[in-house]
Amino acid sequence: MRIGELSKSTRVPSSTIRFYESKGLLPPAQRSANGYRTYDQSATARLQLIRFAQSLGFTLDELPTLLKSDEDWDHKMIRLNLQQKYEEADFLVTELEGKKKRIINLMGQLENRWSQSECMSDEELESIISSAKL
Amino acid sequence: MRIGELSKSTRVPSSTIRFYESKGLLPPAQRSANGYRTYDQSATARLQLIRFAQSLGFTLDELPTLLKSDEDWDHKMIRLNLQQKYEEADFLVTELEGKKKRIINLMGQLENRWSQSECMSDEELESIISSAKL
DNA sequence: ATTAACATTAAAGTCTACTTTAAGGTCAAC
DNA sequence: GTTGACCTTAAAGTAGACTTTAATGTTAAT
Repeated sequence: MRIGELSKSTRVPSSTIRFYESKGLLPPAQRSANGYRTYDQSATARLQLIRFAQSLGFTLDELPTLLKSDEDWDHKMIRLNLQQKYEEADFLVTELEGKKKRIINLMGQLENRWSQSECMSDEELESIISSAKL
Repeated sequence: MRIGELSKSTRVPSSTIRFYESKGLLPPAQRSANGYRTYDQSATARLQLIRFAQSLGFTLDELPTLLKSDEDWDHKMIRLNLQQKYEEADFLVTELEGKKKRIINLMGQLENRWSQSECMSDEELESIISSAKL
């Protein structure tokens, strides 16, 4: 299959596939007589692997270490990486929950003030914001 | 106060303060005879406002609309923006919780396999990954 | 023979929020 | 008078993950 078909079946743009190859994330594709790249199912699998690793929070730069195709996978390495990614995700969730609380808090304060007057000066807003900061 | 002092008291780097000014997020500072920027407390307040809005998930480009200094704040606009930011944060949390689950799931699968052999082929890993995708 | 849909490349551009660099001016203290 | 800490500017660089552009080649169908 050529790059366009691989692109359609995986929903990864051709330009991205070429980009991954140039980064060494995909092995250099076989070429047909005219120079077109040709792929088989292993390319599909590899692309899915890349997208999956990305969805776990790995950066593209971390992948080559993780995806060395000439060696088997190292347990400790993977375990460590997954643990770290889990903790990163967990930290982000905590942060976002804080953000959600601050927004709710702020909205409450604002609705309170707005029930009284139509507009608000910068100073008023700033005092509300300070009080909403937790 | 000069830019260095404002920078220290707000913990916003001088370069960032100049950058905010260039973006129009901070009104152009008054200048003393030698050309140095001089600030009063309103600059501190404005910087805190910027940082707070950022912490709620607003991008710098969204701020000028939100922080128009020559008008009072528009209720509907703010309410809408806050609601949207809340929903964005909420969506992200859901996504991250999914990611966390996938990682836990994957780790379980891997530990299972590893209790049997030391290494793993690409195909083996890929089959585990497909099963861990939810 | 030409058009459309596909492919190729290297290089430059995009986005966000800054930071860094380079080349200099100002000022108080020693 | 020179050192050091501070300030100025415009312009370029950074990170991450791509996308876009430009200029060109291939193939099947009309």
